[in-house]
Amino acid sequence: MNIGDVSKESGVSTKMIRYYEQIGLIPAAHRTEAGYRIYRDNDVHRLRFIRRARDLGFSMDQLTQLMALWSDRHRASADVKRIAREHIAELERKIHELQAMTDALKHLAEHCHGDQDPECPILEDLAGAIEVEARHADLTRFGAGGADPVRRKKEIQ
Amino acid sequence: MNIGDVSKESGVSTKMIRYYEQIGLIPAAHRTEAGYRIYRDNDVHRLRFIRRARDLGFSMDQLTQLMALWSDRHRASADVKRIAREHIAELERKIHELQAMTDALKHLAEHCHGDQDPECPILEDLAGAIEVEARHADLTRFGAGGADPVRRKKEIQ
DNA sequence: CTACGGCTTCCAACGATGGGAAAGTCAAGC
DNA sequence: GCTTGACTTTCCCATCGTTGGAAGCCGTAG
Repeated sequence: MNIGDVSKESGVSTKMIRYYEQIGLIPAAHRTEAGYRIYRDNDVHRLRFIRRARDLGFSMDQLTQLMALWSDRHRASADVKRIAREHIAELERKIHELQAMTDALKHLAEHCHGDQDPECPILEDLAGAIEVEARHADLTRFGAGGADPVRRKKEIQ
Repeated sequence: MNIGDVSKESGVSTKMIRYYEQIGLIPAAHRTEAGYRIYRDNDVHRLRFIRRARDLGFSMDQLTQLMALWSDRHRASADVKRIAREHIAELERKIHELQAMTDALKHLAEHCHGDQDPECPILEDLAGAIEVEARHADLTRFGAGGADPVRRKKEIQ
């Protein structure tokens, strides 16, 4: 099997297959005399495993651990479960952060007339929470953007 | 005010201030004879506006639009609200995707004994849904990783 | 004068992926 | 045997927002 065949069968692009090989996530494929990578069914299974784990949002690091456990006959399922639990916790953390943003935005949007008038609580809030609070004491800010807004962007993006 | 001062007052790193200037998000600062950027209170306000919008997860593109509206006295609040609504929809889409991953993982983790035994539904699922279904018909897979698993990773990360 | 901290620009890296160019390879059809 | 087209190879670049570092200039306190 050439790389294009494995790609079709595994759902992983040829670009990514070469990348995974390059970073050592999968072993270097054997080559034909002409330099073409050659694969067997085993490799398709491995790439499908990778794709499914990525679809579930596992990081490359977690994926590396999962693959090691996958190929370890004497693994303890507790180790797998621990990784899954850690990932679940991380996902839930992100969900909560996104939810906090959504809640704050929804709150602001509800108070915006959304008409031809330039008056807009959303912009007022972005311009400065303190001044806004002085003028619109009823508009309490939520977590995001508070006194110590903690740059979370990177973690979320 | 030098760039360090605005950075402290606005909460935006000097690196990012220069970057925002470079990509045209903010106008180029005036310079001293020695080439130092000089700022006024106005600039601090603008950077705080940017930081708050980023904290709420707005993209740079949306941010550009918001800043244009912010400085437009004749804006219609409807335009601002529309951007906010679009962003809310995007946030909710991401939340749903993360939630789907979480649900699928929780389901798998629940069925994993998490002991010293190598038997593990999580790994079996990653290894191949079809074979797993044949052996564990009660373990139905969720959305992520199904027949057409659609690469969503990029959108979420 | 010296030392230190702030400022400047430029370059690189991150993580995972896609795009594309230039060149070599293979197989089918003529 | 030759052409053609699909496939493969490596290499470089771009994304997106942000951080880090290096080399060198500036400003001020001691």
